[in-house]
Amino acid sequence: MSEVQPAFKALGDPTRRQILMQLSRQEMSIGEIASEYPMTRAAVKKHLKVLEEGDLISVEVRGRERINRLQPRGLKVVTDWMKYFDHFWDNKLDALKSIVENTEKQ
Amino acid sequence: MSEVQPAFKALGDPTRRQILMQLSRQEMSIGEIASEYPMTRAAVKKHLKVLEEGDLISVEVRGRERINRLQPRGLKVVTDWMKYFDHFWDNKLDALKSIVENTEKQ
DNA sequence: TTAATATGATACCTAAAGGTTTTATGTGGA
DNA sequence: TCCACATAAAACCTTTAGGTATCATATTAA
Repeated sequence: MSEVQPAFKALGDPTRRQILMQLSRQEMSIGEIASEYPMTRAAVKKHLKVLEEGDLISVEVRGRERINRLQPRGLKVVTDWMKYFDHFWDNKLDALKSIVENTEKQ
Repeated sequence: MSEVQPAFKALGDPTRRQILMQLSRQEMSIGEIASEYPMTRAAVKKHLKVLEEGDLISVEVRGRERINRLQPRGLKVVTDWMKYFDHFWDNKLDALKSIVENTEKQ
């Protein structure tokens, strides 16, 4: 079982999810990202570190810049975990399950 | 846009994800759930509250018991959000994207 | 009716999360 | 070379998270 916790933890913060959306459109340096948030570069960098630990982004040091880009691996880990619950979304199955359970208990 | 934050927040904790797995197999009272964790009922109840706020479980008060069951709604909100990134997982597309980007920059 | 059961509610504790500020360092361009 | 730029790193602060302990309340079974 691959480690899902770091990825789920990273996705738990709205700022980090928003950063992911941005990086899905284009790779960006820390400064570029930070310029779009009402917080310091240092704060944004901490968020990027958490995203990197969750394998949601990868980083390439280019000269004095640090280029961040989307890393699908962590996203895949999360969706794979979610897939387990897929069959609970089907309304027909839910209805059937409900009927069976109620019948069992009466 | 439906509110994804409460669901993502709820999924960020390993104990809560484990509780979800249990509830996917059978509905359970707080006491039943708590008996399987090295923490107090009060702590488990707090986790259940967070799960409920994320629409990941629903609760039915039955006599003096409180029955918790999986609620697919919150899970759906999360997978819907994740779906946006689906097209980044295809290795062929990634490879192509990489080639295009590198070509542009040389 | 009464005791045991199942939970609710509140106060409290500690560590982690999310920020800021300050100081240091490596790189690129004039 | 030398300065401006982009980031690194560390100390610090405040709020939130996750947990415990304690006491109150509603049900159920005897």
